Amino acid sequence: MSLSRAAKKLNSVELATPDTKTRILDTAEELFMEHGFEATSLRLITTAAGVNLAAVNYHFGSKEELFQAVLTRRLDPMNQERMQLLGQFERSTGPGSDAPALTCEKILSAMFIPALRLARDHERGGKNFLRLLGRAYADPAPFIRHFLSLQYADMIGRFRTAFAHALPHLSRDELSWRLHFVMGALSYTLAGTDALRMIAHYQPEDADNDELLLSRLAPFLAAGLLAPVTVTGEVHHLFSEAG
Amino acid sequence: MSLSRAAKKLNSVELATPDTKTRILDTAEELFMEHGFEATSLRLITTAAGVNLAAVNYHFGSKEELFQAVLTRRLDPMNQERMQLLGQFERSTGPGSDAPALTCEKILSAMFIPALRLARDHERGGKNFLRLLGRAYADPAPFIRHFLSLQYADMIGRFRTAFAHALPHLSRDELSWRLHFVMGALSYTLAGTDALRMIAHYQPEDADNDELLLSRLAPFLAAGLLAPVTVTGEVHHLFSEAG
DNA sequence: GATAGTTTCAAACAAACGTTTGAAATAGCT
DNA sequence: AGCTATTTCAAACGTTTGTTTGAAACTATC
Repeated sequence: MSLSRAAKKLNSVELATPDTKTRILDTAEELFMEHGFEATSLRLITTAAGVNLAAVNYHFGSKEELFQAVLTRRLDPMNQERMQLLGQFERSTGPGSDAPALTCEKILSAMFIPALRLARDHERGGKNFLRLLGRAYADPAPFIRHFLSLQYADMIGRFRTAFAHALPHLSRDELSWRLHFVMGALSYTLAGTDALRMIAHYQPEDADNDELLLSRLAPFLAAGLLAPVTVTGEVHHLFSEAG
Repeated sequence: MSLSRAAKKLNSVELATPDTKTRILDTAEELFMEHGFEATSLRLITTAAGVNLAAVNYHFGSKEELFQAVLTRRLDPMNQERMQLLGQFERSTGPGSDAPALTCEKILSAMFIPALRLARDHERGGKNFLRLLGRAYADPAPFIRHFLSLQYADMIGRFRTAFAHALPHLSRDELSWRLHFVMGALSYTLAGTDALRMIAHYQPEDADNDELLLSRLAPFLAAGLLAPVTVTGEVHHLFSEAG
């Protein structure tokens, strides 16, 4: 990108049609969220964005690279903000202590608050993106799984050790499982499929309030993380009772 | 289907090539699980099943109807077993009492045990199907969402009232949310994407043991359901603290 | 063994897909 | 203005998609 081009971009902060590249990103974000990756064609995206079909391959290379660009644009800053916030919390508790001993709720909120900020910021995509992200977690496409595991590796690693300090009574395996459940409930909630709305009978007007959502999710997950460890094989008696 | 055809079906219980229809169902179940609905072509299914391409449209009508048939075959009996088991638990606690007062763990196990039985029964599809089910929950396709909400309406309704009795301190809305989180963690865990395996670093050999999985999930979710209700707006101080 | 009903098969259908092409248009710089 | 690089565009590329077709093969009943 040349110098004068960047200058023009600075001038068009208001009421100007965005860049072709960002117009594609915005439209793709919305349509991928609505129909998923496979079911969203490039023709649908480019038509809705008002750009030429070939523009996607020119600016991004391929459909898969476009999808990754859509994710990276929001995910990268959000995960960085998560790690920064976690470090800030750790520093504020004990300046010189070895074990900062953050509470579970505090660590969870370090994960949630950046997601909340993103959901509130309608200029930066809003909650559409969080839904897209929840969908991406469950997508079987290998390139998506590979991309996500790379994007999340650092962040999850940082939070793993934080949770390990906060939950010393949990074994390594037990903690892995519970983190798995946490990520599951979180991404599933963020995805917010219509099917579940009907199943749980929950009100759509509540779903718009993402802060309310996470304020209900955080204590639920914290209680689960703090639950006493169950001895393996404890379900057997339930089986025999059931016949 | 004629009479002698049913007789032949009875004779071929062992070491005989299954019906064309069931061969399609088995292969489709496996491939839909692996690649998702959109990314799995009918040619891939029919080639792997060793049947003609047109057989799908002949026996099922369309690709969508095939997908619904794959789901119904396992889902219908499983949900029926769930409701039956819940009724059995309710009857065994208090014969004449108005409020049976089942524990959360007991109600949750009424949901999990039929799923566990299905996962163990390798002849009836095994855990491949549970993964497919977890995927279907997150699929954006309208016909899938509509189908699932219809399939689950009765079962969820029954369990809603059971949980409402077990958790009288929760408001209607609060219970809706927590059930939403429960379904999220459950389906997400069952889906078992590779991305999450890398994120949580959890061992694949554990994932094969579905009983172990659900024995860890049940106390986690029960603790979350029993968690005290948080006052709305409690996250605000976290926000201000974060800057 | 002929007849009627069911199932299989190879072939083709129209439509939609992601991607490529080469020329036309625009923008940046001397 | 003139030259160069970047971006846009309509058109076509070759595949692949789900579905349909009509004849062939098979099965059951008379």
